Amino acid sequence: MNTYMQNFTKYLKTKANIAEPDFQLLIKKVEFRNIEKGEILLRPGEVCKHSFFVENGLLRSYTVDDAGKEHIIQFGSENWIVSDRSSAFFNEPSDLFIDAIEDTKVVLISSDFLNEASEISASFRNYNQIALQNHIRHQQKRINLLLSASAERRYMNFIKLYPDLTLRVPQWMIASYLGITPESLSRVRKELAHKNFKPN
Amino acid sequence: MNTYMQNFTKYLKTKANIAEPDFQLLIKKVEFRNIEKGEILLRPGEVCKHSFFVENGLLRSYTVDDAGKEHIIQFGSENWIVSDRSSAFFNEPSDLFIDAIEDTKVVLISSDFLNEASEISASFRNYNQIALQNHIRHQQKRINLLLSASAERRYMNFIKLYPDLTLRVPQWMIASYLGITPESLSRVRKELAHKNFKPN
DNA sequence: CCTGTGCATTGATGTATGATAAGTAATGCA
DNA sequence: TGCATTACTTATCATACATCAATGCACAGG
Repeated sequence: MNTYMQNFTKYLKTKANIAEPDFQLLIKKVEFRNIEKGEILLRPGEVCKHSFFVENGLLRSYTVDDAGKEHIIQFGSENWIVSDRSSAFFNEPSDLFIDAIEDTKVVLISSDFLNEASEISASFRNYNQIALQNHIRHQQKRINLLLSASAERRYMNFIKLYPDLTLRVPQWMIASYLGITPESLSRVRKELAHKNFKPN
Repeated sequence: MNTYMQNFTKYLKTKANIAEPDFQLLIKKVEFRNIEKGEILLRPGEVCKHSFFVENGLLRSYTVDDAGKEHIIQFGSENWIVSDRSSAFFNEPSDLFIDAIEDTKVVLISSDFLNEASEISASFRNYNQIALQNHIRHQQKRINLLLSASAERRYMNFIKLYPDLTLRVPQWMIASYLGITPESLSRVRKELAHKNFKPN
């Protein structure tokens, strides 16, 4: 077993509650990889064969529209899984890019692994279920914000939700995540500074 | 068994592949109800105790923001399930309303029912999994549209996706779903008519 | 048959955010 | 150390969409 997979190990043992013998079985099914900043892990048109568990570093998934603009769907830092779930699950071509914002260590999780783990362990099944439900909840909040909140409120919400990312991610990517231009985000920040708004 | 539950029966037997003996067991666990147009089935602050399977008619779920504006999260017509999944699953207070756009016949699905069905039947578990994954895929598409597309393109996408709803749902609700005002939608439609755009 | 109520349309006007362009600051890399 | 690149800001103007107000229509209920 790779000593670099500490977080992933913890994830399996603690969160998904996998016992030692099963763990030994499952850990053989995953792969470890070092990803360089900027490296692309998935492109539109490809089927997403692996979910990426982030040991450390930072990934993102995003689309590129007809005008060539990027729209960030998700950031994933330590202990997050980045993937195109739909593509992986339904075995369809993805319309996402996934790439690395920082040098990143990832564990590659195949659907093979997921099936096996689900068969072996009821608690893994359960944990997976919770992860799906969390994903849905998260997406719903985001939809609601996009429908109802101004750029400023969306940004404030982002800061509150992801204080760590706010520091690590370049602003133009945050803007892309929020659905505004970098210039607008700059203005929003100026406004907030002026109003004496402090994160935390 | 209630003869009004044809669609629900079909859903269990055909889609979720529940065999007759299990079906007889499960069907006792659900309730049938007639909902009047305008009736509210869930309010913010309440925990969502039931998912609503629509036998016929039309439901919607929506939030109301600080300014009192409604933002429609989901429409549900025949054979759809309307629910606050997060609230139901995590047993948390919801922030959604659910109400009836038309007189509607629903089957009430409790988490009790879901647990039981999952225990009894592997194919139900499987079907439920697929439903979750579909939900995620659907939400992701919507997020991407909200991030990247103009009001006009979002409306065109809506028409293509839900030609039936386009006719049954008042325009101001479609506007709310799209994240624009009814006035804007009216203008978008005018534009499209002018450009000789025909649905289908 | 009138009349109230809700929905769609239209026009006038306002505003948040986009587009473009340029400047400044930070970062990497030779 | 310095130059090039990338990130962020600022300014200007443009535009999609919101807001407000008025009107027309349809249909439900007395």
